[in-house]
Amino acid sequence: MRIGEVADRTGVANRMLRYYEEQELLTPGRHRNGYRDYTESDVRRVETIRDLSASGVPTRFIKIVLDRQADAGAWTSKCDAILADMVRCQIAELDSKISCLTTSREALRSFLDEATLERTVRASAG
Amino acid sequence: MRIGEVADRTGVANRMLRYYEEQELLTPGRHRNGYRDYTESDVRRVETIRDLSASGVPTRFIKIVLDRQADAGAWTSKCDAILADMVRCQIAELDSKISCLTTSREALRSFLDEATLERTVRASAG
DNA sequence: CTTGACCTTCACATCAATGTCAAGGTTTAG
DNA sequence: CTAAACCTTGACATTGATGTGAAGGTCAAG
Repeated sequence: MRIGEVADRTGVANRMLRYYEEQELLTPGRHRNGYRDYTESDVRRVETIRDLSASGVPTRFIKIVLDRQADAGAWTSKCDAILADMVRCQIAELDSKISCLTTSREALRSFLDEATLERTVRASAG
Repeated sequence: MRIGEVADRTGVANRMLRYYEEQELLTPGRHRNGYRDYTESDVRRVETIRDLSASGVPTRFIKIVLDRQADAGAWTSKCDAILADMVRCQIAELDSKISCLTTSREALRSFLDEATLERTVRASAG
């Protein structure tokens, strides 16, 4: 499929799809006329990139993970441990981010609830 | 406490602490000599900012969240509805962010699991 | 054949988050 | 008194992720 449809389906701007390609996170095929040609698998990949990127994971790192995913068999013993540690570290960071966001969310939520209650009370009292 | 200690304790660069202050996310006191003076509560605030920021939450938004947390009682009747909508909107954004992070976490997790399995198999086979 | 909606590349602009450096004040230790 | 290690403000540079626009190719519909 062409770039426009991918952009529509993933919510990732046209421009960014080219950018990700430039960063070698993505390698869509080409039609004879030069248009990029994305597969369903590409779309899934874009969604992953979109999410990781929005989570503050740097594209360099995304690339590494995605590359490893491609040839899951090609771990060279030497780098295995290092990469695994990196991933574990990122997961830990994500965990801490999630809990932080959740806390913030809860704070806003309870704030909103209190405020709504406040207004309700005021409304029924006035 | 002075800025250097805050930087050491939070891992947030000196420069960024000033930046956050400039963006009104933080308002440390001042010593007589002009040095910034941070409280323990400031440190906790910095940690929140650090995590939210690392999660890709823009500082503008962080400011709003933090502000709301601060003056939970200060709703003026006129703005109630508007403010409530804003907060609801922000909660929605946090929600989407959280699910995004969770998805990313799962992706990394399963990647790591597969890789580990792979190595285990290879190890016991070789 | 023309028009409009796509697509291409290339380049420049912007914005937020940072690094870095200069010039100078303060405090503490020797 | 001086040197080292802090701190201050201010300015400028960089980097990554984006927007935007120009100049032009492709294709389908009328």
